[in-house]
Amino acid sequence: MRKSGTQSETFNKIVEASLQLFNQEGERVITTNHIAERMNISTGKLYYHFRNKEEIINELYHRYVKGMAEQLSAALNHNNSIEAMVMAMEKTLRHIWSFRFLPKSLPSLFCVNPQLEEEHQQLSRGQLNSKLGQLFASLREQGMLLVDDQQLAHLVQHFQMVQTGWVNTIKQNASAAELDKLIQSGCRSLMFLLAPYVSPRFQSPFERVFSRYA
Amino acid sequence: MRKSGTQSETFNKIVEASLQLFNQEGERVITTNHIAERMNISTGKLYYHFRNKEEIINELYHRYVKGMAEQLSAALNHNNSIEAMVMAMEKTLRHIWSFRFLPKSLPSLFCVNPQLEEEHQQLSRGQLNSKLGQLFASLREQGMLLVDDQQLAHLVQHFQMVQTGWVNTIKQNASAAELDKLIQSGCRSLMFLLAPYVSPRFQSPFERVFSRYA
Amino acid sequence: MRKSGTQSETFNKIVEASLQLFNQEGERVITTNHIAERMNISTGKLYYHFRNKEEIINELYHRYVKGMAEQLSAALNHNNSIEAMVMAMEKTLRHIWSFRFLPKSLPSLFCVNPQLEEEHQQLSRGQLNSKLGQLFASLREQGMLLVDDQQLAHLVQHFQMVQTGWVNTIKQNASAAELDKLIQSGCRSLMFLLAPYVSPRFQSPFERVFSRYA
Amino acid sequence: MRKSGTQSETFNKIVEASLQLFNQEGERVITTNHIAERMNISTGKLYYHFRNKEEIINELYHRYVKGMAEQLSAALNHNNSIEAMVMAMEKTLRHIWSFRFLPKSLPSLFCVNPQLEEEHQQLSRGQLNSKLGQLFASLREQGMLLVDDQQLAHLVQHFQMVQTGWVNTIKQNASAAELDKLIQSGCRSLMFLLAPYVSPRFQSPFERVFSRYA
DNA sequence: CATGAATGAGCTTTCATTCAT
DNA sequence: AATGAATGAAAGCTCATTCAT
Repeated sequence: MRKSGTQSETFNKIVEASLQLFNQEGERVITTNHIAERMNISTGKLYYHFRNKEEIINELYHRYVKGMAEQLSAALNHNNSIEAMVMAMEKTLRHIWSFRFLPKSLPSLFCVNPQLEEEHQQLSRGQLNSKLGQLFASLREQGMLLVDDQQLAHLVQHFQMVQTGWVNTIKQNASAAELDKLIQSGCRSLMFLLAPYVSPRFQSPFERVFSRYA
Repeated sequence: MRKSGTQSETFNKIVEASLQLFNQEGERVITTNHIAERMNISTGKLYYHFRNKEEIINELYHRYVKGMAEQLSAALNHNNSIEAMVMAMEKTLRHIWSFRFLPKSLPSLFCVNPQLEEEHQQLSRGQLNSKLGQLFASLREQGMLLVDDQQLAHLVQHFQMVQTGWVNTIKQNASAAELDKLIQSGCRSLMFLLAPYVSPRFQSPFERVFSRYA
Repeated sequence: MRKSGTQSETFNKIVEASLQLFNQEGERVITTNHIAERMNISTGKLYYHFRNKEEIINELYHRYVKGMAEQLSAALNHNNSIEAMVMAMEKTLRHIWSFRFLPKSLPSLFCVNPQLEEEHQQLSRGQLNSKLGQLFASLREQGMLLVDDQQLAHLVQHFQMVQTGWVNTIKQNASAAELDKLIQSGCRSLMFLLAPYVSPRFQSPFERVFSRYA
Repeated sequence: MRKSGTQSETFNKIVEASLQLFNQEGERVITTNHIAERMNISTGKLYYHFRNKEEIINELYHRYVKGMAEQLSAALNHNNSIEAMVMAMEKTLRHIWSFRFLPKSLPSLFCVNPQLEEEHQQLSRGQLNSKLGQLFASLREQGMLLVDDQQLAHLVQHFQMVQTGWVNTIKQNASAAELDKLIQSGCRSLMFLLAPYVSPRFQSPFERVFSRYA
C-alpha cells in the first residue's frame, strides 16, 4: 500500500495527530476511530496508510529513536563544554516529553506487540545505549569524567532510567510554564547522576551550571 | 455483597491468580474472563468479589505498596551493616519482581483509572518515598553515607527510578536461575548509585559486598 | 415454602420495602438484590419468602386491588352525600399514589408476566370496574347522577383512565405538600368527569365542593 | 460516525424493526441483540447507527410525537364538520396504535432515561397539549363546543388520558379486524367525553355520527 | 486514493435464582 | 429459617479491521 520511501502528507498528519492524542489522552484509550475522527478523515483512509494501530505506534517509536539519536550525535559534536552538554540534555528531555506516551505505554505494549519489544532491545537498549556510551567515553577522553568502563556502563544505564523515570513523574498535561520548570529539574537530576564523576578540573564550571538550574 | 473488611479465600485466590496472569501475560491482555477461566470459576463469582478489573488492580497495588513499606521498615531496623542493607535490597527487588506487571502497567493505567494515579502520588511518591528518605538519613547518621539533604533527595528519587527501570529491562518470563542473576545485577546497579557517597570508613566493606555481586 | 395463610413479619417487611423502592426508584431498576440489601437481609431469605420478583409484585398488586375495593365499598356505604363521595375520592387517590409504581409498570410488565395481565383483566377491569359501576348506579338511584346505562359504562371507564392518567402525570418523588395539591387537582379532575351528569337537585352542593378544590 | 441529520436507509430499517418488535413483544423484553438478530445484521451495525437502545426509543418517540402533531394540524384545517373531526380521531387512534408500545413503556422508562421524561413533559404535555387545546378552542369558535376555558383545559387532559388508557386496554396483538372494532369503540369513547359540551346546533349531526360507531 | 458502513469477536457487567451449609 | 457465595445466561457495548463502492 504505502510506498515505504515516500511518506505522504496524510501519512505524516496521521502520525502527528496520533502523537498528540496519545500524549494527551493516553495511547491505551485512543482508538483508530478517535484518530480518524479527530482528523476528519475516514477510517478507511487511515487504514490505507497504516495496516493497523501498531504500525502507527511503530512509526512513532522510530521517530522517537531517530530524534534521540540525533540529539546524541549533536551532543557528541559539542562535547567540549559543559554548557553545551546541558543544552543537549534539555533538548533531549524536550524530545522525550514530546513523545511522552512512549515511556508510559511501551512496557505495557510489549505483550501485545512483541516485535516492538525486540526493536526496543535493538534500538533503545542497543543503538541509543551505545551512542550514549560513546558520548560519555568522549567526555572521559576530554577529561571531563573520571570513570572506568564499568562505571561508564552503569552511568549510561542510569542516565536512561532517570530520563524515563522523569517523564513518568509528570502528569499527562502540564502547561508550557510547568514544563519549563520540570525540564530544569530533570536536567538537574541528570547532572546529579554525573556529579560524582566530574573531574576536579571541570568541577567549578559544572557547579556553576548546576546551580543555575536550582 | 462482599464485606470489604473480611478477605475471603476466594478473594485472595482471585488476587493471586490475577497477579500471576498479569505478570506472565501482561495486564493489558488479561481480561476478567481470562482470570475466571483460569480459575475455573464463573465470571459472576469474580464479580461478586470485585466490582471490576480496576478493583483487582487496586488491591494488587495496595499489596505491592504494603510489601515495599515492610521491606523498608525491616531495612531501617537493620541499618547498621552493609550486608544487611544489601540483603534488604535483594528482598525488595524480589518483591518488585513478583509484582512486575505494576511498574509496566501503572503509567498506562493512569489514563483509564485516575483514582489510581492519585493513590500512586500519595503512596509511592509520598509514603514510600519518605520512608526511603528516612532510611538514607539513618545511614547518614550511622556515618555510612556522606550526603547533604539535596543529595539525599536525589538519591531517593534515583533509587526508585532505577528499581523501576530495572524491572522494565527484564523480559516478561525469566527463569528462576536468570532471575537470580538479574537480582544480583540489580543490586549492583543500586549499590553503584550509592557508591560515590559511601564514607571512607565503610568503603572497604562496601567494596567487598559490591564485588561479590559482580 | 411460605404458608399462604400466615404472612410472616418478614414477608410483610419485604413487601413494604419493595413497595417503597419500586415507588421511589422505579420497579424496573430495582432488583431483588437491592431489596435484600436495603433490608439488610440475605438474598436467600428473600427467596425463602418469595419464589421470585414477580411474586412480590403480584402480592403488591393484590394489596393494591384490595385497597381499591375497600375504598369503593366504603364509598358505597356513604353514597348519600357529595362530600362523602369526594372524601372517598381523595382516599382513593392517596391509595393509588402509595402504589404509584403499579400504574407506571403494569403495562410494561405484562409482556414479562402474562399471568399478571390475566389477573389484571379479572380484577381491575373486572371486579373493580363493576364495583365502580355499582357505585355510580347507586348514585343514580339516589338521584345524584342522571345517566343511562351506556353513559354509566363510559363514565366508569373514563373514571379509571383519569385516575391512572393522573398518577402518571406526577413526577416520581413529590413532597407531601406537593402531593396534597396534586390530590386536590386530581379530585377536581375526576369531579369534572361527573359534572355534566349531576342532577339539578345536587348541582349546588356539587358546585360548592368543586369550587373548594379550585 | 453516523451523521445525525441524514437518516440512512439502515437507520430507518432499524427504527422500523424496533417498532415492530417493541409493539409485538414489549419494549422491555426486546434487546438490541434481538433487533439485530431479527434484521440479520450484526450488533456492530446497529451500534454504528445508534449509540444505544435509548436512542432508538428516542427516535421512535419523536416520530410518534411528529405524527400526533400532524394529525392535530390536519384536524385544525378540517374543523368545520363533525365527520371530519371523527375521521381525524380515527387516524389518531390508528397512529397511537402503531406506536402502542410507547404509552405502555414510557412511564416505566422514565426512571431509566430521565432525559426522555423531560422531553415528554415538553412535547406531549407541552406542545401536543396546546395543539389539542387550540383545536378545541377553534371548535368552540365554530360554535360546536360550549365550554369555558377551565372546562376546555380539563377536556384536553381527559382526551389525552382516554387516548392513552384506550391503548392500554387492548391486548398486545389484536388482529386487523379486532383493531377496527377497537378503533370504533375508542372513537366512541372520545366522543362521549365531548358529548356533554356539544352545542344544541350540532347535537343532531353529532348524534348521527356517534350512533354510527355503536 | 478515499469513503464509511459493516463486521464480529469479545469485553465488561448484571441479576434472577440456586444451593450447600 | 437463614446465609451469602456462587451460577451462568445474557445484556450492552467497543473497536480493530475489512470491503464494496
